[in-house]
Amino acid sequence: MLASSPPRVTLLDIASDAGVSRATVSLVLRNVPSVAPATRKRVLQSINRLRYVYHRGAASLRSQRSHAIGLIVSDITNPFFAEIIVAIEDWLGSAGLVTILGNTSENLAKQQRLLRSMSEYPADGILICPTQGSEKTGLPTGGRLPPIVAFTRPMDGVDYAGTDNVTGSELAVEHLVGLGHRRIAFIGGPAQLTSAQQRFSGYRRGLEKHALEYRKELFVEQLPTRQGGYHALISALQLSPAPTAAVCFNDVVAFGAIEALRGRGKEPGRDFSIVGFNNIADARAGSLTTIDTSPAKLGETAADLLLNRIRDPGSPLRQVILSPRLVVRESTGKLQHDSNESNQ
Amino acid sequence: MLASSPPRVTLLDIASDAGVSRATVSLVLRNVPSVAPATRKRVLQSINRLRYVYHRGAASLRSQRSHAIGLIVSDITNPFFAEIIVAIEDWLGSAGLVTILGNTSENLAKQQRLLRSMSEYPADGILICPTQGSEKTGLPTGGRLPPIVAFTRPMDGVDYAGTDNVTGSELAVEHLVGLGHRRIAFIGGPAQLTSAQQRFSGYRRGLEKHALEYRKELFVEQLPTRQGGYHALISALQLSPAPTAAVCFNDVVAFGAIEALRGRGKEPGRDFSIVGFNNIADARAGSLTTIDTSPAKLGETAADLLLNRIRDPGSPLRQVILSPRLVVRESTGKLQHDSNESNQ
DNA sequence: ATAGATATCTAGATCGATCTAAAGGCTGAA
DNA sequence: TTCAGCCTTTAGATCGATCTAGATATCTAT
Repeated sequence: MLASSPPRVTLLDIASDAGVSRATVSLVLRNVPSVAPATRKRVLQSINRLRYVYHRGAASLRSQRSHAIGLIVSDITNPFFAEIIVAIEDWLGSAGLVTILGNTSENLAKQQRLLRSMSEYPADGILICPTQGSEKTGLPTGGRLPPIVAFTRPMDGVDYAGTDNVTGSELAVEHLVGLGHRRIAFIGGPAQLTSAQQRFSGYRRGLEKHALEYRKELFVEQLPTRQGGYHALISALQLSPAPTAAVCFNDVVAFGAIEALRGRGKEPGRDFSIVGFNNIADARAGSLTTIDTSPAKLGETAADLLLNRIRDPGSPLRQVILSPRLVVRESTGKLQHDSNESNQ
Repeated sequence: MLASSPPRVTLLDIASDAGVSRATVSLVLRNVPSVAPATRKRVLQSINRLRYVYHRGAASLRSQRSHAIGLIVSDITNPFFAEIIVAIEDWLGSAGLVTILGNTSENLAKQQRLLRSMSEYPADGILICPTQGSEKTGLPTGGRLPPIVAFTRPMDGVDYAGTDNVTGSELAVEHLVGLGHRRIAFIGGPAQLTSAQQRFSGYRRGLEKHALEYRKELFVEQLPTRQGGYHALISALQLSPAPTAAVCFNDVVAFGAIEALRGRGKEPGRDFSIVGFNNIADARAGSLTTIDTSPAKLGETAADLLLNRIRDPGSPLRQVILSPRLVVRESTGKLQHDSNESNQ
């Protein structure tokens, strides 16, 4: 048995209460300046008295602007994305836009479903971190889509906000080399991820720059999770000669690696050096040396790109690549005594 | 210069293309069975050919159902909430509902803004984890609100899905006592948070049950973050006699505490026992003994409560309290040698 | 006094779907 | 033949706002 709720208070109710027309009430609601102060006041009083609630849905139907932005990420539980989400939501919120969230769990079918659902909404635009492998296959060919901006991972044919990953891991390698490390591993990060490829190539470039030989066993591929980092470091330690430092695909992987180190009685920074990637909030608390990719800034940049694209759909494609920055904390340190040195 | 986009394909276009009326097309879209198979097929063909995109906004205006649910959390970057969000989003998504996300950062003003914005949308219902202190002051008195369900933290006058926190920390204490611990700290968790109060009272109840004296310095209040856990444990270790184990407000606090332990050369499970709360994904990877509050299940429960409330707004208030479960991993262990024992 | 400019307000169409109530066609029973 | 009953389809009103184009009143300058 559905309890019948009281009928909605509409513009018409306000209008007749305030003795003006619907149109005038609408002008007041939208803060259009052409309304006489006295009228505005009268209308606002009626709005308060009758407890009027604005109906965005009705407004958007007519104005063709929903003031909703779709946000599709591949994994909310990844703190890097969580920080981006917060930043985007704040940024858009202060621009009067609502964020509709979707999580793909790296599932392409789910991504297509979300794109569709948000287009139907219809969202005024969509921010997306494409699932692994959808960078090329990308957009569904179905119906028309609203303006789209990709972040963190590029996508064919749309604007993009990302990080200079190559430079990032190059910085990491240089830092480690400066501390005396020579055998440096690169761990975590599925090879099919563009960002992993870029970070890997920066890692290689860093090695080359210092005439260090790249050895393929030092690249330990794993899931970009805490668990992945854990297992990756354990494999790395079994190599002979073992590496003395590692550049991690991201901070979460780095924490997993630190977990593994400690499980074997090694102290990060002293017995083995670890560099993370992203500089999530926990990185500071965990004293992790890392490459700061300023997730919040990235989110805001992507949001700005989208707002511009919405404003001017015809403008040429844009890419904004943010520069990363090394943040030195306690998980890296001078190479002490390299037990493998004598073996070589 | 706004590039004028091609005009939208509407029901009317499909109707004239397929040689039927708008109403019939609508019936096809909504899978109403009364449409003749041949007609349905013809309409679907037109829909595909013209690349029609359904307009939910228009539909909801008329049907008075937006198929959107507002989800307000206090901190997305907290993995506990992130897991809940994913679960809710999945659950509602499979019921054909879209999730609109909002993050309050424990800010009451922002919570009010979000409640308002979602009411205006209008969302069909709202799931909320109230900010600290809004449990009583709660709902804005402004306009009408859609059905609301609170989770994790109760809120006056609305349905609630939560955890039996008292039993949870009681389980934790019993586990530690069983391992021989006598001086057990309770760390993290702001005292004004209902869940912290409940967990604290379960802690005390656990102590009483085993005739262990409660000493107030063993309750170390801190922010419920990794950093909070870190600092809390350091303070706890400075007590004399120092505790040998700690029940943490949540898993993140526990990780911070472990961080602190290791920074002082102590190994969790061997030199000091730590119990977390919630059993987030990282707890497994980090071998953390914890109280499993099944965040995903909690999210789904809350979502179900909301769906029922929407279906039947007049039904009596409901509360669902899930029972927690102890998960033993490696961060707890038998009390070895208690260096303080002799001092007493 | 009159035309023109300015400020303020409004009627009515409109956005794109759903809903209601009923129409048309067909079947089988009386 | 006629009519009730079923199946399928539809015209037109409707949801609650915005937009357009113009009306009305007030003021200024000549």
